[in-house]
Amino acid sequence: MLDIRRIRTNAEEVKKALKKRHGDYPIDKVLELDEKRRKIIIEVEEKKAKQNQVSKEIPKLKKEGKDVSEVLEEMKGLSDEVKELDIEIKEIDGAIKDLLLTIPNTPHETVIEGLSDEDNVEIRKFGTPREFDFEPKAHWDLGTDLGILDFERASKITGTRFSIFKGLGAKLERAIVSFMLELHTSEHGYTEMLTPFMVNRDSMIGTGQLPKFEQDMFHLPGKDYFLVPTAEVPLTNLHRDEILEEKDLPIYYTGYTPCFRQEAGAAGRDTRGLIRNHQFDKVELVKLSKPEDSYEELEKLTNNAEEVLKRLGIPYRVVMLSTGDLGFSSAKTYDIEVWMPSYGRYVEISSCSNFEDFQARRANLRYRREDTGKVEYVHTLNGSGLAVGRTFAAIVENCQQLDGSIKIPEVLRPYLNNIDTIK
RNA sequence: GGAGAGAUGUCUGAGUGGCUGAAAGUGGCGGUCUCGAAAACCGUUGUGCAGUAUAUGCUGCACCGUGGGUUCAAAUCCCACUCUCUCCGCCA
Repeated sequence: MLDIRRIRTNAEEVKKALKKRHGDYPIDKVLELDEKRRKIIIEVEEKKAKQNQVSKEIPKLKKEGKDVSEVLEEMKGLSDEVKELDIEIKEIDGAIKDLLLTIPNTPHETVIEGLSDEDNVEIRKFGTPREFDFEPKAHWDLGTDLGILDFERASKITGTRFSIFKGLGAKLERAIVSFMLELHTSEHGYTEMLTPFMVNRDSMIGTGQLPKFEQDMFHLPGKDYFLVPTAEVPLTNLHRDEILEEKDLPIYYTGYTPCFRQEAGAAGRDTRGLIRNHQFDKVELVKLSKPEDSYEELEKLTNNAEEVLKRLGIPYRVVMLSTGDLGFSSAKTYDIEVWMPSYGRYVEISSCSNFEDFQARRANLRYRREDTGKVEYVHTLNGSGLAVGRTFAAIVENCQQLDGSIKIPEVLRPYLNNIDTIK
């Protein structure tokens, strides 16, 4: 959610920034309602002040034995007027909030304007895609042949876009999770959190999944809970409605959760394998930072996520999303894309974003500055560190050998009883 | 799932219609004392919105779980909801 005061005082700047997103957003409507709202507030507060003043006099008059029925009559009228105006303000407040919730974040000035993911800009590359001296197989074939993945039975017991990890496959998935968490907690300074996998509606609004993207979520109607689409939701909402101390910042959290997504708009895309499932594992990185540090923190967070692939020795590249591909809540995003032989291209495996105060305003997530004592919104950031299923797929495909076996990256072997190959 | 109790400021905890934005204690900050510290004592200490001034200021309004209601007036009365705790039942 954008700052209404920023829109009020810098409407042109906001419009200009949003124009880079090529959408049509109701800034003028917000301004109109805001002006109306403030007019009514001035009026109603005058009436309330009078109400308070007279109400204070009433007990005194009564004590003096005076007749107050005339005053009460008058106050009754005033009270009714106040009530009507309060209702009007509430309606306008609701309307403004509804509009603000549909307006995306303004892109950071360094973000390139574009129409789609084709306009994303490659920032850096690690490794080079392996030249196979045999025909490489896709991970769904390799995994099925090795007996470490079972898509048919997953489809039987649940449905399409689910997968079963079996034997060493399950163990490899678990090893990847452990390796990532260990790296981020022991070397990158993150605190590990194991959170609920369901969250309430307020949390989903806090991080921006709702109200716009409800059709992408799995919902439990009885309790009005949602299955987490990413650990970003529970982790960022941990300090919702809190005022943190400046000395506590920055806060780094990491956590593993399964992630649940409807993939409503993705019919027919990535139907095979682990790339796009309704349930997948992910290790997430979340930061709460002071505003002036958030862009430096974004670079560090992206590096932290990249480090996973570096140590696994799998080629990847980092791209900066153009305004055409930038998420609703994000001001700036780097995607990390891993080389996927079956696709013959780089595939997104992490998305690292700085939301500035956009989520913090929704989630009412603030901190107190030490020197001035002022309360302001923190900046929130997050990134996958990494998507575990896609990492599994990338390992299987990039580390496959002629005989269909998988050579396990060395850093994972301690988590797999030190075996070096899955065959 | 059944029965009961509760939700107040950093925390503990008073407060059953007007003088309560809220006692007291505690914590935080500033000061006195001290070579320094502790103790003691004094002062100060919430958030949001609007207006005004723009220097960290002033004025008004709102906020005592959330939402509604009664009333000239509600932390205080009424209704609904949420959450927490205790007991019983069920259960990994």
